[in-house]
Amino acid sequence: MTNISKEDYLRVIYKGIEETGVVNPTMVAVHLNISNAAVTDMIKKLKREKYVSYNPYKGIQLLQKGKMEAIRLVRRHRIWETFLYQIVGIPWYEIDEEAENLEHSSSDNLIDHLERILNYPEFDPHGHPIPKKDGKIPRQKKCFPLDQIKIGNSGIIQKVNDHSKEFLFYLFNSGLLIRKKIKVIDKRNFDGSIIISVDNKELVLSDKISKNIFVEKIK
Amino acid sequence: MTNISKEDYLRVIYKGIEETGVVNPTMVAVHLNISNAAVTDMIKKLKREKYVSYNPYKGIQLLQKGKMEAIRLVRRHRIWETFLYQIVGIPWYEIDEEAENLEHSSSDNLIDHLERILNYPEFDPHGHPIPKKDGKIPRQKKCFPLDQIKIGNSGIIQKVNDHSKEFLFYLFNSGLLIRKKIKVIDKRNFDGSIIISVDNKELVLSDKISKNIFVEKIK
DNA sequence: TAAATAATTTAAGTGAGCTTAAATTAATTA
DNA sequence: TAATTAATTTAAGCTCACTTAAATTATTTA
Ligand SMILES: [Mn+2]
Ligand SMILES: [Mn+2]
Ligand SMILES: [Mn+2]
Ligand SMILES: [Mn+2]
Repeated sequence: MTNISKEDYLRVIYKGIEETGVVNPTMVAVHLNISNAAVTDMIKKLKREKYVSYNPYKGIQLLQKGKMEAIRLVRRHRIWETFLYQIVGIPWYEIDEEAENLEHSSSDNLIDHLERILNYPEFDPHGHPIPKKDGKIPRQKKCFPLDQIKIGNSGIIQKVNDHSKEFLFYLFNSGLLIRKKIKVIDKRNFDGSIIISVDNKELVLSDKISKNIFVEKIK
Repeated sequence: MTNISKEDYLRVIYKGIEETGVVNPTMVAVHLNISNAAVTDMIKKLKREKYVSYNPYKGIQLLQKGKMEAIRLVRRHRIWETFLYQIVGIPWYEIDEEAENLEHSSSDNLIDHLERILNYPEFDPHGHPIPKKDGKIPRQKKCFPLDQIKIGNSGIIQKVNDHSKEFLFYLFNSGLLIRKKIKVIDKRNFDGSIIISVDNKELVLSDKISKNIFVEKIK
């Protein structure tokens, strides 16, 4: 088991739990774009080495050891994203891709340096919390996927849960950035799409999009 | 052939040629800390794919394609070193280790950004030239290994040719840094050691050390 | 120039991380 | 609850980058 591949599995499991509460082998396979058989194999090893617990059809859990490793990796990932965005000047929709590689190639010491330069940020440019060196996770504002906001209500975008370049590029060009205020104008029940206003412009968003934008409710 | 391992081979070959003029499989094996048999295998592949030419006992040469790749990697390595040193604040004797990993994990685009932030430096903190985006190598001052400088003569340290932490840490603590002026006070023929002065202090350096310090002669 | 030495290659084998195809098992639905 | 569907595992096999041990070949030295 190489470190890189172990770390990738743990990151996917961690983020899966963070986002949907449960993770099964199929989800891991989809995220890593490999076969289910490969995942079965690796889960066995991760289980044998006490990174995870696993019962078929019951989902994968992170054990203490696995959670620590995952959080360390997520910390590296999110600090890199923040650094690339704030200091290096890489666009919002490209930082994830770049951080995906750098996260496996930097010492904890380097990450601590970057964190200091950034003045100990609590959230990355996608609105996700950056674990502290001791593993603590900054408290997040309570927020909801945009598709659950009622017509007429407003909110502030606090987080996006999809890091794909295309998705973020679309948001970027539509002005749907973190901290932006939006209002739900209307909803179409037949296809789940939603009409919102942002910057005095109206936008139609598919449910695929609105499910991945998380807003804090405001009155 | 994975990218990382191919790149490591090409870097070692490139630096070997840069430093000693010729490279044979044994040297590559020593630098990468692997067996000769593994090198034989990989050289075959690199040859088949036109990265290098090779004749047993005659040394390995870089072909156009291999040289380009190697220069691209060396560029990434040296820009990272410079960035880690100047912007991040990692000590001189630790940057090589860190850059060794980062060099394989960053896009050309990211490297270009770092280069811009650094204001297009020509040399890295060890005094080595940083290849430009187009592959051009900045011209270096003519310099000589310290052990070849005659008694009574002075020079300015322009380059070090060993990146090991222990070596650089020793130089660092002795004040033997790039741009420092030194003077050769005496030489001991029986063991090749050399006595120099730097910052009004006298130091005894073994030939192992002085061979790896390159100075520009001054009168 | 023959013997010694050093460099290189060949041979056989390992472990990691994958693959596809087939078999099994659990969950869901009619 | 039986049948269908979906999730998971097993089996067999591949490639890559290594290893060690033995064999070969070139270079150096006596
Ligand atoms: Mn990300
Ligand atoms: Mn992020
Ligand atoms: Mn270096
Ligand atoms: Mn350097």
